[in-house]
Amino acid sequence: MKYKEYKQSISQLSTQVNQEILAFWKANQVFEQSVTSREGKPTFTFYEGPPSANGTPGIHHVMARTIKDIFCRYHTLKGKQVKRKGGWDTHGLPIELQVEKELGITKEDIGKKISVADYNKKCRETVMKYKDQWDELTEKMGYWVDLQNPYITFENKYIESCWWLLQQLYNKGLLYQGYTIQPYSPAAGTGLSSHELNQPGTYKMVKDTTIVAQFKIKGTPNDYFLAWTTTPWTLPANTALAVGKDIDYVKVKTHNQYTNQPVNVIMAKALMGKILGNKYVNRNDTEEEKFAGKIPYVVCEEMKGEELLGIEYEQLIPFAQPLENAENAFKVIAGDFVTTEDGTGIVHISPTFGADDFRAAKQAGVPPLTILDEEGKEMPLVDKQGRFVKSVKAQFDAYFDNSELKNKYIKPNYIKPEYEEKESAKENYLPSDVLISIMLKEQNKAFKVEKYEHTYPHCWRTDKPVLYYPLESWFIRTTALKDRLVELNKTINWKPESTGTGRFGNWLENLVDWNLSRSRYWGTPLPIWRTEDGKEEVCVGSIEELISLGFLSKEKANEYFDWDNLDKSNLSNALDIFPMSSTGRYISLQEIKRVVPDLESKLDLHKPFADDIVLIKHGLILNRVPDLIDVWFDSGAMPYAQWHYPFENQDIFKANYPADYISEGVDQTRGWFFTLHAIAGLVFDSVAFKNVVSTGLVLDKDGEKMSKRKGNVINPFEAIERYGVDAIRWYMVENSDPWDNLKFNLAGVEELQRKFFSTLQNTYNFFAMYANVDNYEIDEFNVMPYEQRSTLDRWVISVLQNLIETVDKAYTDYDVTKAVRAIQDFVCDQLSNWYVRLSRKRFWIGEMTADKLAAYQTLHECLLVTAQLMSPVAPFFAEWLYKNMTDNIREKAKAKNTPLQYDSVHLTYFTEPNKNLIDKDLEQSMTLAQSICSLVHSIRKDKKIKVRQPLQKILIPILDEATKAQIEAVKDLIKTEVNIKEITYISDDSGILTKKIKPNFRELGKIYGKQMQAIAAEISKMSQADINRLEKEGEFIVYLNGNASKLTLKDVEISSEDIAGWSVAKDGNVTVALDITITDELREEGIARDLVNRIQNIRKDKGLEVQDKIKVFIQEGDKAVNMAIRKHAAYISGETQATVLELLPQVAQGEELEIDDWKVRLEVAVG
RNA sequence: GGGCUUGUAGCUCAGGUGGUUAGAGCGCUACACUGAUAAUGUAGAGGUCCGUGGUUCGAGUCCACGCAGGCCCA
Repeated sequence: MKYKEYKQSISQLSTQVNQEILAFWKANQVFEQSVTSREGKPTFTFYEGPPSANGTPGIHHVMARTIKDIFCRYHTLKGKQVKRKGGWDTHGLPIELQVEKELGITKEDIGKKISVADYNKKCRETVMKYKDQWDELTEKMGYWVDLQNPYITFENKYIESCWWLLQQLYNKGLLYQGYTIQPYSPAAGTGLSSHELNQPGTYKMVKDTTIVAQFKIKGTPNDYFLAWTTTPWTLPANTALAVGKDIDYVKVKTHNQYTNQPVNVIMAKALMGKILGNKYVNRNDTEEEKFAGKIPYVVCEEMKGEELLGIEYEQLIPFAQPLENAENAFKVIAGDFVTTEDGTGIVHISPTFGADDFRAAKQAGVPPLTILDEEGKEMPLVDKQGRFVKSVKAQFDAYFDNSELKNKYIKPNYIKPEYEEKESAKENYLPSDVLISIMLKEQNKAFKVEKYEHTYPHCWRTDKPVLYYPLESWFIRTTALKDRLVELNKTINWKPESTGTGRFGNWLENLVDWNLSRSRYWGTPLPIWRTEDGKEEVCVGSIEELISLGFLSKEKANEYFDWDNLDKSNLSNALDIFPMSSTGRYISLQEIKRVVPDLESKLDLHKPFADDIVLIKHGLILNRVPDLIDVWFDSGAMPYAQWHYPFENQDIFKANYPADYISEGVDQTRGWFFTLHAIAGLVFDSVAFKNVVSTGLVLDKDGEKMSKRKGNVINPFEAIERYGVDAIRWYMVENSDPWDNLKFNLAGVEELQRKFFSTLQNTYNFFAMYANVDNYEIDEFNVMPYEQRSTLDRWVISVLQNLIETVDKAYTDYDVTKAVRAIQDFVCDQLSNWYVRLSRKRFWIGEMTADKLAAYQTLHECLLVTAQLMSPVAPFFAEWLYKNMTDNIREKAKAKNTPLQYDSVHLTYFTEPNKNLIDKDLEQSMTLAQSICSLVHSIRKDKKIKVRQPLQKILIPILDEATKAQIEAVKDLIKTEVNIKEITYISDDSGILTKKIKPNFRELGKIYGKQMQAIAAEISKMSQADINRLEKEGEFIVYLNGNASKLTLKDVEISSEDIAGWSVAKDGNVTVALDITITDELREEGIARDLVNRIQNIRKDKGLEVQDKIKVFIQEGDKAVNMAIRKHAAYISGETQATVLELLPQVAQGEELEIDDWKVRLEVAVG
């Protein structure tokens, strides 16, 4: 058997194909070949966004990796060399958390219950926990990526490249130390990550003293801004007030409720009711302090927030002055975060204690309120223990004339246990918020003080409220090159475009400096060493540099290298040990290297080693800044670090930079996409990638996010096992564009399997079965010229060329959905349901003829091209199809160096469409044929005449000659398909056509515009005679409001509607009439065909093979039946491969058949 | 709260530059066909094109404002 036949179900086949092809790829190293065979060809560079192997892969990873895989395979087909280095993302918080969970510890325990070294060792082990599962998925889903030599972000070489990049940034002045306002726990003495803040139970209801403070406008007797705060202790640090530009504000004339002084206060109009409450009464006369027990007020002015901008006010609590730019402080600025939800619509800004505040102040050039500590370092008014600094404390003490400040800690919660007893024991203890309230009330600066219940984040460790506090942080000055980054982004092809212009573009437009610092343990250390005062600072850019500059204390040298016991005979003298009388003895890494030659490989650049190294400069000790860097920097550095650039592989790097293509989830826009872009732009003034597909989410079938809790997670391994990878991959890209969210429904996969893959299987089986019977084998050097092939062949070949073009373009444009839909439509509708169906007879009957040969060659070509076109998406099934179609001639092809010489479809070169074979006219003909057949079927069904009953003719009205010619070209196909004898055409002079006229709105609209309705009405009134005259003369006059308007043919659409006295069906502008008269002759023919059908069924029931011969004996019966058999004996025997067909008076054996209204007894014998 | 995105038949999706009767597949109902047969054909039922307003002779399509879902950011 030359072509293997596959009779199993499609699901069995899919599983089998997966296994066999995978084994084939492995045994023949097909992936490796697909890269090596393109050596020296242009490269198509793909960057793999590294997954983290500390979690298990999910179905969404199948989606993401399918998209990645498709375009790499496609460009391989196009002859490019596509290297794809795999990678692993190995640093970061999720890994730390997992380790902590496994060990049952918290961050607090690190350095106590477990050493940093052991902790990081554990992280290193955990990182690859599920690597096996990932590798298995990669292989099973047919994702081709180099897993043999992946980049791993925790390796020294990788870190070294990161350091080099950081040094580049540092040297350009783009890496600097600054501050960010972060959640900080004074009780624990540590910053909190947003993740820690998102722990359940962190947000608690608390009751705080809140103040609506009065900020006096400069140069006015008693005009005030009102601003509300839930953290009164931040008021001494106030340097600005923020308003919303578009918010409406009012100035209200009234009295202060605590001092009774007349005041004019400004607040948001929308919040006036809430602020004044029922203590106030609206009255024109506000001279009196009280009216009916309430305070009278009146609105005296209204304004927009915009008008308030820049107005200066007097400092509320002048206990300290800004260190710099004091002239820019104490004025009104704009804040996009200002709302009229609560408060006053005017927000008190203390840049040192609020993230929004910090940002808004910075934008407006407003300075923070800071002081210099004893060492001359700038710090906010509150220290890290949560206490006011001495100078502020002294001012409070002075105001309250009290030697021991009652509000030393800004929140009572922060009082350390050892003080608690002492301080709270005092009867007159009051929280600072209360003290400030008292002070402001007395000074006519508090409009309203009240308790307010709200949620506030608490430290999960100490259970005490967090403080938003400025912490030291290292930044990359991305803002310095913002415009360039924006410009570079415009050269990137984003799919979809909106992600690039919208989400990413806006992000770039509103860029802030990249905060690089992370206070963690497992990650790339920031390679900056500095003296305590920050005066000396070194950014290290390589391991070599580290060794040349670094020192280890003697203790550490012993710990890491067993220094005391090493053979140090090579060392010249003790000068190599740097003596520091006060701090101990340090040994330079250079010296250690002399004794430990493979030092580099023994280093671990992670903590704690990196922290244990000191640099010595001008006799000063430089310690490493303890921060780690954002893991996103790791992944953004992969174009360089994956090749250990610039320390190694400079040539490979240059040939593969920037990437032609990357793809990740749209949620990576501000993650990986950004970090790639930022590093490339800042360090190399380049883009990192030219094309990017951002993929959407994979949701469950109801559009819900998949989660373990909901139990709607789809296990990728099970799904693959059950449906095969190809159906899943195909489904994922066919169902919706990759960038839209996908509602993943296994029922849809199943449907696709039935619909598409099963059809393909059947089509192949059909080919294989007959090819084997006829001993057909493709011969690449002896194919029938296309012009000699049948209409049907030329048509399908033409359609195939269109398909190649469409698919090629779609893949080029990263529109994979378009590509697969086109392939699917071709296979199901054009190839299987039209070409094969109409060609069945050609394969079935008789000897090998030229026509039959053409049919084989045509079908072979279609299936082969289909295999190639679909191979990027369904790599297994495509391979299976390709091999089945070509394995039998491989040796010949290799010998002769033909396109089919490749063992795998994935090693072939993309078929070029042959435009000469595209015949648009023929395609239109076939479209007509398809629609005419469909219409005839529809009439037959309506009249209950089965297709097996031949009918005499159909009538097709023809309004132009071109259409007639097109139908003529396919008339035989139509006749066979719908079982009629002849087609006749009628033209409009036959007098039996009823025509319909319709305005061509598109044309008429241009001319008549508003008169459209009227003219449409006129056209609908036209009679048959009018239509005929328009057609004949090419114009027709209608009257609109008495004005003559000339209609021409292009202003209308004319179609034939009906044919008097016929059974008619109509679709678009095709109309068909069917002659439903059944003459005796036709009936006899119908009987013959019925008989053929029944005999075929009997053959099949008996399990006969296609080529088996039979003898048929029929018992005489109904006259018409007898006549039919006699007349059509040759036809019947031919169709059923009967060597004998006899009509006998009596047939004892056999069976009695009932067909319609007649019966027949017959026997079918083998032989 | 902001940016982006989606909303068309029970389900999954098509519907260049506005053109009057909005389509396909699946599912459902009925009928037919049968050497590809767990396939196929024909017909039917099924629509507030998310809503409101606007531009226009004409809006699923363009504009504005909303509503609902999703992602990211605050």
